[in-house]
Amino acid sequence: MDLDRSANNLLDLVSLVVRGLSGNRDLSLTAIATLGLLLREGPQRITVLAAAEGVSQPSMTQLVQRLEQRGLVTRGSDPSDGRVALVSLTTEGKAALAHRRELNAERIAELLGGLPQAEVDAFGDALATVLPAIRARLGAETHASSAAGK
Amino acid sequence: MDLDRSANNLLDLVSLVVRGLSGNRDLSLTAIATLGLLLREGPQRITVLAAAEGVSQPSMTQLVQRLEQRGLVTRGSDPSDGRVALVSLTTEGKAALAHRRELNAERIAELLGGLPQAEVDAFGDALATVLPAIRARLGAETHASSAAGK
DNA sequence: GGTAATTACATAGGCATGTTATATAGTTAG
DNA sequence: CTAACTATATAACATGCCTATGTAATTACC
Repeated sequence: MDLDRSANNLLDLVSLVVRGLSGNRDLSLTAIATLGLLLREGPQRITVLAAAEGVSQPSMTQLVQRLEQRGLVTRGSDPSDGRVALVSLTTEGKAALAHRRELNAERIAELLGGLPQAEVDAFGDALATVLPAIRARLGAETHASSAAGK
Repeated sequence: MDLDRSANNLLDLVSLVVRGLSGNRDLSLTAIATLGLLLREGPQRITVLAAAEGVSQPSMTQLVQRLEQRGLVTRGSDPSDGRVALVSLTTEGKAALAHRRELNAERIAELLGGLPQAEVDAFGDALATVLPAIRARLGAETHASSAAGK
């Protein structure tokens, strides 16, 4: 019913967070999310990363190249398929991700400062619920469209 | 305590939403938020818009120029100060914003599809609570830094 | 009341990150 | 062994942001 209002609020929040975290000149949102995925799920091929983050394959190729130059990821090869580039997180990459996340958490804590703890918790819980659902949803869409050739 | 986790979830959600809504090649996130601000609060000067959206003044000048070319906003002058450009929403701008928001709401409804209504409501409520707080926080920071010359 | 500092906005040039179209190398099918 | 497909790379371009700087209007001060 007022899903509409919620959707608009979400969009506006996203916009504010994107700008409000703009100390982030070191790692883009996509870079952070990609490193996070590698941390959560281990080495992945370029195509999988591109689909998971919703960018094109060439964009992901370029992002990985930049991350590789900075020593945050390495590219291995898949013994069973010579075409694939298997991207993995380096120790340095893990450290950079952890550091960046720490800064982001501090910044977000500032932005949420002043809110009652109960509301912060409610927000955190809602995020923890909604995020996996959206990930699953996007994953399903990717599969569907590659299967159906949408 | 696990504000850290929430912060990371928020960041990842933001990233997914940014990419997941990329039917948005017509209006950038900043453009949508700016039009929304004009709708909520009436005509504003460039500087105020830039501060509210967290972009530099030249960026806002350019955004307004693009929006003006597309007929979504007009620029008036302030009778009491010849330097200022007072930006207002046109009828067409209101329509475009409404249309874009409708599409976004549909898309977000899709992404949330499958979640129990209670959780969607909880998320919506949390957003409605958190968003004004963050707006206020960012507004306060802007004032503080311009007053203190940070 | 005229000059200096300030303010609001515009312009210029550059960078990061995204896109589509296309090339190349490895794999699978026949 | 060749054709078709798949995974990644390269090229050319677009968008949106930035910093540095220019210009016109306003305010402050002697």
